[in-house]
Amino acid sequence: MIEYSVLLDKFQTLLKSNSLKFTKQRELVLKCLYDNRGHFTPEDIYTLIKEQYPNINIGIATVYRTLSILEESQIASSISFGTNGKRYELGVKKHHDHLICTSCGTIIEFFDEVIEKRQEQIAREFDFEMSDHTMKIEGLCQECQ
Amino acid sequence: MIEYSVLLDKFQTLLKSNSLKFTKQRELVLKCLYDNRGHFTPEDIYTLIKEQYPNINIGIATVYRTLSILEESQIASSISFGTNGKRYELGVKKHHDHLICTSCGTIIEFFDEVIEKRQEQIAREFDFEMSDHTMKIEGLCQECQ
DNA sequence: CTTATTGCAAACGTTTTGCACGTTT
DNA sequence: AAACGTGCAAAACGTTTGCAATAAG
Repeated sequence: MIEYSVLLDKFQTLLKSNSLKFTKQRELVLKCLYDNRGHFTPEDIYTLIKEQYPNINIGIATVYRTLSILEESQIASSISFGTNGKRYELGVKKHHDHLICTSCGTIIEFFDEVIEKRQEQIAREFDFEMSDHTMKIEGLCQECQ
Repeated sequence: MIEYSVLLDKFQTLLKSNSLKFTKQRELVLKCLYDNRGHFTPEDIYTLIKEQYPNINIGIATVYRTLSILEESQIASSISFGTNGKRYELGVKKHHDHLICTSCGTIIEFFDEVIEKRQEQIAREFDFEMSDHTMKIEGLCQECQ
């Protein structure tokens, strides 16, 4: 598991090299994603920050703006859930896909070499320059069956 | 390619068995999906119907409501595009996945046995009762590269 | 002191809902 | 006649934007 200081450093360097400023709000979005591992909506993150740092001020717009930066910089990544918005997670891990329980909402991550390889091959076959790929398997988890 | 009459029959039977009523509007949504093969937003379908059947009245709410029924009944399926809504297509074809060009929006469908099999296997490994699975490969199509 | 960032509220685009009226069964 | 479906307009939802005030470099 990557250390927070390393991650923070990466973020700061990135901001600097894009003439962006390092602010308390931006740091807290990152920290929040780091401390509370999981898949969060922007709203979740906003609420978590409000709870965990009641004395700092932050608006939901800032959360959205920061998450966009983090995603563009490949520090975080998002998955979308139909019409119910996106969920973000720290994307410093190896690429992976998701199993999503349609009953309880649990998200299980997995990585499968076979699928990864096959995706690359398919993109090649169609002469596609792949920039991203996502796979979701929906169903009922063990507990909800 | 499935014949329209067969499809319509399926839809009617389905409606009946759920105590739902067969209306002109519901039929037109189905017909529109059938006649204009592709991946459409509810708005697209609404506009197409307005154009192709200027003398019938339909509201966008009805299109949404009908598409939900069609999706629940597995007659149609949807893919979502981040914050820009969903697109629907007739789902009477064999399951397939999508290549999506992030520049021009072109959608290419593909079916891959290797991936299908592997998905089932992964679901089994995690003791997941799979109900649906989707894969999207995003990137640049040949023309947009 | 310059430039970027902030929170807020308003705007946005998509989707859903309440309701009085119409249509199907 | 009963039950369900309709269009409409309003509401809801997640997300983005304009802006004047504020903070970072």
